[in-house]
Amino acid sequence: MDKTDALTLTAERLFDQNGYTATGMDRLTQAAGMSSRTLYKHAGSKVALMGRVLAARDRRFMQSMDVASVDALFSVLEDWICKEGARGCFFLRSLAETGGDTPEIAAAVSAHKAAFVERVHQIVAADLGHDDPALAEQILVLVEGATHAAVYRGVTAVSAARSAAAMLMKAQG
Amino acid sequence: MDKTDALTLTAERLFDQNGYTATGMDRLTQAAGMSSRTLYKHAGSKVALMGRVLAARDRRFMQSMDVASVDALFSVLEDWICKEGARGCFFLRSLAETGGDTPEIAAAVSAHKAAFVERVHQIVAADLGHDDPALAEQILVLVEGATHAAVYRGVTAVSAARSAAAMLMKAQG
DNA sequence: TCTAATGTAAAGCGATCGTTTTACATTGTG
DNA sequence: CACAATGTAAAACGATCGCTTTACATTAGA
Repeated sequence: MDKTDALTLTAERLFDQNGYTATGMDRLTQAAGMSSRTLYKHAGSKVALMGRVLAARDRRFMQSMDVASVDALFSVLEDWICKEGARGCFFLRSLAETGGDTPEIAAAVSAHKAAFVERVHQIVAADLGHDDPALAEQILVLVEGATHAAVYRGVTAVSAARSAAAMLMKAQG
Repeated sequence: MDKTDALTLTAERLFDQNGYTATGMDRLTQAAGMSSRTLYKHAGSKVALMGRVLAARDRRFMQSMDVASVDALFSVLEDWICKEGARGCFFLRSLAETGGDTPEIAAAVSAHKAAFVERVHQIVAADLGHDDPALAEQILVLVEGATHAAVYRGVTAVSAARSAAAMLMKAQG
């Protein structure tokens, strides 16, 4: 694997688990197994590295969300949480931590959420056979809610969201 | 008002808007309009101050959530977001920022969420006339989802959650 | 008016931040 | 063997962190 990509993966893990601000560059050099000089050659700066981390996570997340039904959406979400742990949305956390004052982070979060909203609308439309923006927004809220309730309720939050989504899809559409 | 309480309120505003870690004590002294010596007399330490901030917010939030119907719950949430802004749950953000490694913060968040879960179950039970734990978990997910989707969708996320909750309450129970 | 308390302003504490630099070891290539 | 290139280890940069201390002003009660 490319060294820069490996660094990005390591940085994602540390930023995700310990927070962006709380993760120092010395800890990154140690975890990445390279000197700070080499690290900065690949990373550029901390915020530039964070930008690459967010872009990589967006790609990976969106790829895993390439499904055609609402039920599959929650199935994928459950898998994701079981594998990655439940700490809430990494993008929203990163945005909140920096108070929205870091342009690179704010832009990456905004782009990711816009793509995510669009994806949820597509999935709902594919599942129903026709558009339903209002229903799609409800599903969006359920996905976001499952993600964050799972922090303190575990994967059962995803089950609750999934069954609620099934009822809403059945009742409407 | 008591000086310590005023300091707690100021700290809550800064921690909430800019993040706990990103908010320095010098910024707090400036915003609180007192010298750092006096501030530390009232605050003790940064983490102790944060503990008091979380406790105060829990009290205020729980008091505002003293309602007897699911619809009123979302009405209160909408008011809260309009007044306070949408930055996601302050407790979950504080926990994530510190990676769960700060005992005072982790304990305060855990206590708040336990009380909140209990409250949602009570509201659903009062609304239905009988307990329904599964339905209450769905409503919990919708509240959490509205809180976090509102960060990038605005108050319309609360409307979507409210209508979804109404459908679920009608269909089940 | 003397005194003790309580405040402010500001310097300073050691530690850590993100980042750069210096000095040296290890490479693959001609 | 010579030679760039690329890496490491570690010191050092100025800035800022949470927190304490010093020196001085203000005030209220005896």
